[in-house]
Amino acid sequence: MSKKVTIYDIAKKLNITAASVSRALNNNPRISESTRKLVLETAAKMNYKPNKVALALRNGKSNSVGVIVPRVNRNFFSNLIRGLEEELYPFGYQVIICQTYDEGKREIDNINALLDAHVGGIFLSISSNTANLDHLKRVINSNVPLIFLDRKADMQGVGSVTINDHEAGYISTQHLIDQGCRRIAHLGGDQRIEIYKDRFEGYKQALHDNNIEFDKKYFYQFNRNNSIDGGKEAVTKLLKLSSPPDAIFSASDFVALGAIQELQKRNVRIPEDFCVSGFSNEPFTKFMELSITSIDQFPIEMGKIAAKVFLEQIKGGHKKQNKVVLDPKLHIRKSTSKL
Amino acid sequence: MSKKVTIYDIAKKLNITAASVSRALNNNPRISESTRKLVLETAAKMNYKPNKVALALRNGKSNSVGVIVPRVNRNFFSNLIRGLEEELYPFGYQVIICQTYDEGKREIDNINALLDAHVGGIFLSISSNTANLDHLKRVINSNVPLIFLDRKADMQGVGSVTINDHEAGYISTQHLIDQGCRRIAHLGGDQRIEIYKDRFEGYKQALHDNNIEFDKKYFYQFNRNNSIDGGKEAVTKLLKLSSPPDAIFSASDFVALGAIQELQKRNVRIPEDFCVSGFSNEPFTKFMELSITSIDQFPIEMGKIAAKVFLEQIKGGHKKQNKVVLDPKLHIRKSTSKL
DNA sequence: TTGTAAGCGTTATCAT
DNA sequence: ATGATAACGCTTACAA
Repeated sequence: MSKKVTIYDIAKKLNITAASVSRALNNNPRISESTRKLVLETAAKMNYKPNKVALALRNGKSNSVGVIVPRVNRNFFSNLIRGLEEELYPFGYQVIICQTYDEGKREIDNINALLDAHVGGIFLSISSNTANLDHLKRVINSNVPLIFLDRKADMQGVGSVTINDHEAGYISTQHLIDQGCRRIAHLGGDQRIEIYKDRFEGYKQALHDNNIEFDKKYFYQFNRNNSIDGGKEAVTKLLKLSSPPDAIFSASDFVALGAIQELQKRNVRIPEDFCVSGFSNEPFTKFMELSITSIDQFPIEMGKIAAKVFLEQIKGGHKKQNKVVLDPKLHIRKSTSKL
Repeated sequence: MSKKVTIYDIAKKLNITAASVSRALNNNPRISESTRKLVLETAAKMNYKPNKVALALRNGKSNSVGVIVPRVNRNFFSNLIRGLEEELYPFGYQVIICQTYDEGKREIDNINALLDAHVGGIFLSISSNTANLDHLKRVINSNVPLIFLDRKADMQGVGSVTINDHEAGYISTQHLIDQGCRRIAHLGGDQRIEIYKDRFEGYKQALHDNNIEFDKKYFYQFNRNNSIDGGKEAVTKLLKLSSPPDAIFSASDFVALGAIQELQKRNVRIPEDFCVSGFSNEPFTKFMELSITSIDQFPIEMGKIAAKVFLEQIKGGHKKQNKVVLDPKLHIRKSTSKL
C-alpha cells in the first residue's frame, strides 16, 4: 500500500525543510550544490514522484492538454492525435482526448470539462455548427492556449493548423476534369464548417477555370452521422437527374464509399463511366479492390506542427507564425483512373 | 478574464463561511434548508464551478478515469471507448485515453501518468507481453480500481470484461470446416497475450473435435505493427508448403486483409479455392468487394459493461460478479461462403 | 445549525 | 543558503 512519499518525507530524512527540497528539485539557484545533490539522491532512493494534482492546484495549470475531435475512429483524427502525442510526450504532457460525435453540446461539455481540469492547452477540431462561440471565448478568457486543428473558426489570435482545403477541392476537381469528366457532382459537408465551404469553393473555382458552369443540382450535402448511407442516397438522387453526373468529388471518404457501392449496385462502371474521388485518405481507400482516389491531409504532420505551435505559444514571446496551412496531396487510384 | 469564483466568494457575499457553503453544495445534512437554498441560488447566479483540481487534491481521487489501449484507430478500441464514455458521461467522469502502440514501456508510462493524475480508475487493454506486472500491482496498491478490457492478465481481484476468445476461435474454425476446408491455417498474435492464446486453443479444439490433426506448419505468428504485410508474408510462406492450406483463420482483420491481397495477387480464388476469416469485425470487412467473414466482439457493449463494473466497484460492497465474459458472434461473409 | 481550523502537496515570498 | 509561512480551493473533524 506504499504511502506516497512527499517532499516533507525527504525533508525530514535530511533534516532540512520542504522548501529546500522543493528548490533542489526545481533547479532553483538559491540552494547549495551539496544539498541539491543530497536531495536528488534521496528523492530517487525514496522513489519520490511529484504530485501533479498539487502542482496543478498551485500553478493553476496542469501538465495535460486536451484535444477535442469529432470522433477518434477516423484515420485522420487518430493520426492527428498520434502526431500530437509524439511531439508532446517528450515534454511530459498528458493528452486528454475528447470526442464530440459532431454534437455542439458535447463540444461545450468537453471544453468545460477540460477547463475544469485546468489543462494547459486545448486543441480543437471544431464541431459546433452554430455561430455561437461563447465557449471558445471562455477558453481565451481563461488564458488557456487554444489551437484549431483542421476545422477552425474565425477567431482573433487563435493558432491553427489546417490544410488548404480550397486547393484540395481544386486539385481533386481538376483531376476529374483531366480524366474527361464534365458533369462533376460534389458531395459536401455542413457548409457552416469552414473546411467544407472551402472544398466546395475550390471545386467551383476549378469548374470555372475550365469553363464548366456550376450546376447546383450537382451539389448534395451529407451529414456526418450516416456517411455511407449519405453517399448512397446522393447517388440515388443524382442518377434521377435528366442529365446525371459522370463524376463525384466527395468531401468524405465514407460518403464516397457509399456512392461507389450504390453505383456498383446499379452496374455503373467505375472508372470507365463514372469517376469518384474521396477525401482524407482513409486506409480503406487503398485497400479496396477498387481503390479510391483521395486527398491526403498529412494528419501526423499536422498533429506535430500543432504541438509545436502550442509549445511555442506557452514559451511566450510568441508573435511567431501561429497559423499554419499545409498543402494537400491527391493520391490518384483506380476509382478515377480512366486513362 | 473573468476571475474564477470560489466558495469563498459565495461565502463572503452571503456573510457565512466557506464551510457552510461547502456543506450546502454537498448535500451535507448539517445545514439548514434555508441557507442551502440561498447558497445554491447564489452559486448558480455567480456561475460557480467547483475546482476539480482542488477536489482531487483534497480527496486524493479525481473524477477522471483512464483507459489504455494499444491504439485508438482500430474500430474495436474506438468503440470500446465510445461505450465507456456513454456510460460514464452521465456520472460526470472524464475519460483520459492513452495509447501504448503495443509497447510495454508506453504502458508503464501511461500507468504512471494516470496514477500521477490521480485518476479514479483505470481500464486497461494490456500490451505488456512481458511477465512483469509490477506496474499493475502499483495500481492495485494505490487503491485505484483496475479493470481489464478484452486483453487481460491473470491477476487476483481485478475486474475484467472480455469475450470468450476460445469460443471465437472454435466457431470460426468450425465454420471453415463446415465449408469443407480441411487444411486450415491459423494466423495468430503474440502467444504471451491471453486472447491470442485462447483463439489458438479454440482453433485447435475445433480441429480436434473434427478429427483433423493440428499441423504446426499451419501456424504463423504475426506481430501487430505491420499487420497487412504480416498477412502477405504468411500467405507467401504457407503457399510454399508441400501441402498448402485451403483456409485461414486469422486472429486479426488486418492480417486477414493482407492475406487476401496476397492470395488475389496470386490468382487464388476466394472463397472457391481458399477461405479466409478475420477477427474484430472492422468496418472494412463489410465494405470490401469481397467482404470478409469476421468475429464481432461487441465493443460498445463491452465498454458499457466495463463502465458498470467500475461504477459498481467504487460504490463499494462489491463482492459482485466482476469478471464478465461475452459471447462472440461470427459474421459470415463472402470470403468464406463457398456453399 | 454554523464557525474555526487543519490538511491535501507544492512553491513563492518573506525573513534569517 | 536555508527556514518559516502563506497560499492554491476544498472538505471535515471539532467547537461553539
